[in-house]
Amino acid sequence: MSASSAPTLSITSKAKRQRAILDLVRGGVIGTQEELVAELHQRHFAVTQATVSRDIRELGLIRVYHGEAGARYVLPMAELDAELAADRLRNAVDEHVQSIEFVDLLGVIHTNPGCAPLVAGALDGSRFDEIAGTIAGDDTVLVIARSRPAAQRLQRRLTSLPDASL
Amino acid sequence: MSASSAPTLSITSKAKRQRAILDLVRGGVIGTQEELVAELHQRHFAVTQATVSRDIRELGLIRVYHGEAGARYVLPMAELDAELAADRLRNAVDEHVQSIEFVDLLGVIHTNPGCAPLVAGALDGSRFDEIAGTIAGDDTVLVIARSRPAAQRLQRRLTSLPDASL
DNA sequence: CCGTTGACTGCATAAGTATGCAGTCGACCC
DNA sequence: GGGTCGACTGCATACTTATGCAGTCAACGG
Repeated sequence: MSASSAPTLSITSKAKRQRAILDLVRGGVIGTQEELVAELHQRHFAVTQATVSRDIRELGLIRVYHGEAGARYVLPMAELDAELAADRLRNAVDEHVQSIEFVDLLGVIHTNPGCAPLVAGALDGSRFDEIAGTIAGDDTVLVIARSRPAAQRLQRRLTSLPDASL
Repeated sequence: MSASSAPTLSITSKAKRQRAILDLVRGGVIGTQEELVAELHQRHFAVTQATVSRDIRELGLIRVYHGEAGARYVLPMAELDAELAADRLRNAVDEHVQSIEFVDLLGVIHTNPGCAPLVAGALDGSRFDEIAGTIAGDDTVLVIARSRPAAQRLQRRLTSLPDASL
């Protein structure tokens, strides 16, 4: 009886709605859940504040004070952080890496002279589960993977970075 | 008439209270403002939820959901980030920097061989207002300051880092 | 000394968010 | 078909946070 528009179309309604919420929040203009409800209605999602509250919790969104403007919902630090770190890594690999080669658990990355610490820093910052640690010389970074499968995943991930992730 | 313990002692009461709040929040066990009020009472700060609300806004604290545990207040990303960056910079300067010299707007930092990119990265990460940009060679980082006063501040800040900031 | 000002706070309450409960719906099983 | 289960949602309301207003106090100037 609450049914007015969602019922038959609602197969993946929740996922779509949450994607819409993320988009709206990225826009940086959402200050309250009621505002979000209003925006969602404009986009033909029939929801109430209660549902939005649950979505926001599931998405891990947080509310921060942005100076004069009052409260705004934003993406969680973890996500922003990850995006930044990924950018940095992509850049570093793009600009300074000559080659990547894996020998068992060890990855050997050749860089331009003097750039190894930079690349290693970018790797560290990306906090790959697969990586136990890195050591940077002058133009070589040694990456120690946690296991063979990890090493393989890592190799795939690193060598496909420049194209795939942008 | 609200006066019970704070009045005469309250000269810098606000600052102390806010420091206490930061400490408590760092502990990671504060879920609501009322909890914070209770903890503060234990530490002999006589405050109400209203004041704590204002403090929290001033301190830029945010509330996040931490899985099962429900909501928790945490330090803002900016602060955590700044702490991390400062650590990194201190480390980098400590470990790899030979000398720092300023010539007008230009800072010339000599590092151990190959470490210049690392140091430059740490500087970039610290987002000093004074710095327009950095260029890293192999064992030298060039820092371009935004103005003469900026250059002076920067010099003071960098040369006093190892001792002062820890 | 007295009035003015600005910082700080509590009280009461408005504003905003979370949640117990019940209803709907599709999937699955008997 | 009817029963059960789990995911999802709205409603009403509890819970939590923000804020308008007024009071207190220290600092300052006349």
